[in-house]
Amino acid sequence: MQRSTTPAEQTDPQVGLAVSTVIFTLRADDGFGATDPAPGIWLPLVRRIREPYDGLWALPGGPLGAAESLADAASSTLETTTSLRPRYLEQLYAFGDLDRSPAERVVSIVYWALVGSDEAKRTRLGQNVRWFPADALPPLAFDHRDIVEYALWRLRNKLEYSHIAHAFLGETFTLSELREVHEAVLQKQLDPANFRRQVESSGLVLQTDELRTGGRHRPARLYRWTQPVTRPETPSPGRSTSRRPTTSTPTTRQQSEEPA
Amino acid sequence: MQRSTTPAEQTDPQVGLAVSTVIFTLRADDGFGATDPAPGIWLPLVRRIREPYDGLWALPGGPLGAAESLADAASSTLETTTSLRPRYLEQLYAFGDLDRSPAERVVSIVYWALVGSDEAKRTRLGQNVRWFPADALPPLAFDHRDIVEYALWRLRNKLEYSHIAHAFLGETFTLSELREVHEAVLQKQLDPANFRRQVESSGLVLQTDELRTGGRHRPARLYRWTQPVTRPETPSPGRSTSRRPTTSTPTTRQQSEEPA
DNA sequence: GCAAAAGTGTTACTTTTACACCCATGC
DNA sequence: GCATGGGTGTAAAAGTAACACTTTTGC
Repeated sequence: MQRSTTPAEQTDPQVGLAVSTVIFTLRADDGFGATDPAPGIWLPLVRRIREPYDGLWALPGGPLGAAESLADAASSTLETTTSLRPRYLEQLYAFGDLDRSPAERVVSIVYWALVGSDEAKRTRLGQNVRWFPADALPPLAFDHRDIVEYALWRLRNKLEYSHIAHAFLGETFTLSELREVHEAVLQKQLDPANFRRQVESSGLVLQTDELRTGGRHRPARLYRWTQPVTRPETPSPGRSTSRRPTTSTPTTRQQSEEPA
Repeated sequence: MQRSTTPAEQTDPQVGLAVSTVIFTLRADDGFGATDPAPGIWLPLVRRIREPYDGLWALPGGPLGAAESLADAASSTLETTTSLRPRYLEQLYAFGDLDRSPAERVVSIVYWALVGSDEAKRTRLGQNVRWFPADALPPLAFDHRDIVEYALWRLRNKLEYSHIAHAFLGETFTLSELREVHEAVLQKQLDPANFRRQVESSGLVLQTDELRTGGRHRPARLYRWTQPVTRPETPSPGRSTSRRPTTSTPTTRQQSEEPA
């Protein structure tokens, strides 16, 4: 007897279907107003107000509406939580272990998103929503801790061969600013000279004829992306199969985005 | 107002949840008994016997049972269809566009799997199941054509930095056999000398002290994998972040497994 | 002038790629 | 012997990494 992906008889009312989103931004403060020289990754969490895990923090999310696409559900979660629009949005993984929620069976399709640093700072959050630094998370409900770790891994990975840093920067930016983003995400120092050469030869950025003055040092040239920021909602073979353009990081290598 | 991944109220009976699987194997024949020197990728499809898309071919799959994990559902689909056990199984993507199935709303969580070449050849398939070469598929139902393309892309990608070729080979194998797998999947010739060096320096294979004789040429040394074959059902950061061991392919590079 | 970041140059080292050439077996 | 892959050697090319050095600003 064969099974085939047939629409009608697939619904099993026993299994809940939710969409959650891991939302990242970059912040240069410590959360108490003091400006930290090295920015870090932050993400918003929602405090649960019912069982199970009442009182614990969790990823923003909710049931999938019958009339919304998966990405729309992720976006709307994001907007409801942070009043922000994602600058980047991509599906992360579908988590569906039997025991991830006590008593009920829930499959969560999780997305990850990036929002602009400047916009994120201006936003007012609701009573039960707060930003946390990714390296100092409180105890999380369900398997959300693992999900965040996986999303972080994917972010670090993706940074190296795409222009998602776009999401953290304005239309134009200096190479130092771009390098700072990379250093914050990868959590390590990068050689400015080599970073510059790799970015310039990647073909992903373009020189402008403007300069950014203001520091007590030589003005820096502004660059812009050659491509608009992408939101890959439907998977496609992606980048070219030939030589990788190496967006950025001099020291690490590209990796899979799936479990080993 | 915030939403949080809460189990109870997530279920929306309007949305169906299915699990489908793209199953790959490697075959060296043309489907009519003639032995082709260059093996190719084949996959089993199921003929639909109801609307929509009645009569068209589709990926094996079915509704997710309340008591089975996602990977179990994929495995069981696979076994039902081919009577085979997967040697490798990994989640591919959750497809959930509003219009992927006429009239109904179905979210399909798709897995991809590899089965051994030798086992696949011996298997009897049901009446409405047939193997097709990946480069000569019939018209497929739903968005299954896109799904297969994406799975193929992921397979090619993953081959380059993992030991999934394991799934197509026996416990021991010659480097030529391994190279043939790579050539079949990547659809291009590889330099035997360079391939050998890269595989040997990857640390993923180990020399044995056995030789394979039989050809009219010098006997080839047999190798074995250093690690057992993996089935990453729960995502985890995966491989080391430092220097990539480069399993195999001399010419191409590692890429993301997600849309660009 | 001095500090600091912007930007260029140089060199050593590693990896990739192409291809020449020897080795061991079956016929 | 000779054809056929198995296996080693080698060198050019390309990419990576470390770091010295020059440039241009603010103060």
